[in-house]
Amino acid sequence: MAEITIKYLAQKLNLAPSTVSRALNDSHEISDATKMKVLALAEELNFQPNPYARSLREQKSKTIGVIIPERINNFFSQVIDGMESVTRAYGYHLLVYNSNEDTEQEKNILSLLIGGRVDAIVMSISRFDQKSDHIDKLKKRNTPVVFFDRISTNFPTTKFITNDYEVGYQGTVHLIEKGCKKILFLMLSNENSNGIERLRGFKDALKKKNITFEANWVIECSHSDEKNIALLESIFYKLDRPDGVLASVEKLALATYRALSRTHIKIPEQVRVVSFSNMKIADLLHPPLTTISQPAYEIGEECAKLLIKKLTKKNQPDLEDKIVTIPSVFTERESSK
Amino acid sequence: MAEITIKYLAQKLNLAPSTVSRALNDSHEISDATKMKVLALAEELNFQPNPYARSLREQKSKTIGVIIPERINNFFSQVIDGMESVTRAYGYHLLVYNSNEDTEQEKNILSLLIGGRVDAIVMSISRFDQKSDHIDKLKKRNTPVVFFDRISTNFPTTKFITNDYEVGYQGTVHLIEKGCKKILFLMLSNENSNGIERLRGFKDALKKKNITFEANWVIECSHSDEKNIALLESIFYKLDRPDGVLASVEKLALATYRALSRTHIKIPEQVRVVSFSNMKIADLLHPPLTTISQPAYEIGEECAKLLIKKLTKKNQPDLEDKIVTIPSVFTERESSK
DNA sequence: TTGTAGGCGTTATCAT
DNA sequence: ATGATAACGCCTACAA
Repeated sequence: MAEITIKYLAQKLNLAPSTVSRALNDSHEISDATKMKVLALAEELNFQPNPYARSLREQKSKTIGVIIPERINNFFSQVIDGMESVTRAYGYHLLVYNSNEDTEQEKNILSLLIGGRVDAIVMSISRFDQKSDHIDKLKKRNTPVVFFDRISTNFPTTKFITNDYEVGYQGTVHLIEKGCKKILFLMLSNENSNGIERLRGFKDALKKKNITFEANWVIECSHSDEKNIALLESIFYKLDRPDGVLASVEKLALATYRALSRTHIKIPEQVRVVSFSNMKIADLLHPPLTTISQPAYEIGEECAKLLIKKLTKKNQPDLEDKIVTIPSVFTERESSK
Repeated sequence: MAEITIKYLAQKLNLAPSTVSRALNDSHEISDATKMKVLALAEELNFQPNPYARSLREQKSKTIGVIIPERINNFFSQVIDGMESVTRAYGYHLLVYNSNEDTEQEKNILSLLIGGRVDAIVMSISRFDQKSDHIDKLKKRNTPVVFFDRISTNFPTTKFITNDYEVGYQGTVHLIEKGCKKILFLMLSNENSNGIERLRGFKDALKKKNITFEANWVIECSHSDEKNIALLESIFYKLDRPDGVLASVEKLALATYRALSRTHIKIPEQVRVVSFSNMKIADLLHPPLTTISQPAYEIGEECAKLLIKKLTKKNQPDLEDKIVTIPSVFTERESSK
């Protein structure tokens, strides 16, 4: 760890440590002359104050803990990029953890953080329907917490999500207006809050457009690509096959592409596809995929801004218990032309 | 931050803080009886030692700084996942920063870290040919540093890369043996060390197979997908078009797919494609893409293991100045059948 | 304007 | 087996 300390600088300059400290912090009660001297030496020796001594003294770490359920996922990467863009400007650091969609790991990570290692936590929880005892513990400590995307509904704090319902509705209406009459809604079996809202939008759109919803239009997929592809192939192989697909998760749109390719069914001529996705290369697929993408970077920025405000300003009230919705972006491409 | 301290526990139990500390650290010079008592209360009150007090005292942070040039990139996500899998097992934390391919930012991040905030640094530098003054500063402090993928050749430490040359060679031989006679090598214009090695492998493979290399087979692409696609379209539109493509970067393979799709040229019948890529969905493309993928997770694990060893064992020598090569994996799929 | 002293929470050293 | 004390590096009352 570091070697050059305030004490050392003080000694070199024949000053008291407190004077050096004040000079470094640009206190008004230090003469310009000594300020210069101190700053010059600090610069020369590349002095960096020991962050842990400072944290201990000030009772804050200038660090924010981030817990995501998955790292290999553009959405979460973009969110963190958004957060980092604001936290770094304020001298805050990001400790990032991957819970691997596992409540147990989530719990462990949380227990690492409540010791004061971080001043605040941003998280997207690993499962929707979990018991949230471990999250509730956070309430006792007064570490501010913010949720995004996969939110804990019970825990009273600010949560950032996107307008899943509306955009599910919008995507469905789009498919119907392009002529689709039998639309599949693809979702993962252990679906979370987002998927449920999206499905609600889907159903309401059908109703609005006077299309009778049938239960078997909702396809619960697994986490295995191969299985999903096989399942979809079998569905599309039938004569009365669907003519539209709304995929609530990116990987299911890709499975659809593969299945349709194998069965030689054309997109969008025979089946139109719309998917929730934050994939950068949606427009490089064949055909380019119509997407509903979440404002990931912006969600990250908002989470960070809120916490920075809470942490840096005096007398901030507790984070409001509310849900903030940031709209997703619908981008029409050839897959639903 | 935290409220429950060792001192508080000591007071509750009518013990000295030092005794409590020793009990918590399972010292052999504490009676089982008091150990029990202490542990029980600590458990009950959910005591977590203040990490910053400990860091200050022990002169180590149990934190490793990670600097990557880009977050929205499966390769780096996988690397970090690999690192986290080992660091967490040893109680180490990861502070992650994105330099956004910008040397200036990289410099700033580095200066944040040398204050003792981290016990070690893992980084993949933002550019190949940069002046590395800011990195050299690390030498003065004795913070261990490890590089991976985009390495600083001058800085004496252990570096982890993959066998770019060999696998570039292998991919090219594969294309030739499938019948390709005119193969394009696609690379980004501001290429880094990896790309150069891959190109070397490409050229040597041609020579070995008695195919005369022509300078215009190397296509320098830009960072704009649209431009790249247009460029490739123009190349493939000609009569004497190439019959093979080796893309040194994933995005260029995707541009190739798009260009070939637009010009109605079939993969692999008319053009075979092989690409360096860590994309999870290579097998869901149309057609599935033959890839050379870097052992990202493993690279992360190795970086972390090395540092953990250096940090946790006594009397470790400086990190050896050497390059460790972990082989990439060649996966043949339909795009080069 | 500058110096002195104490303490943030922990652990190691030296007593008892 | 346990207690008292000092120190890690920093900042902030309080003193001068």
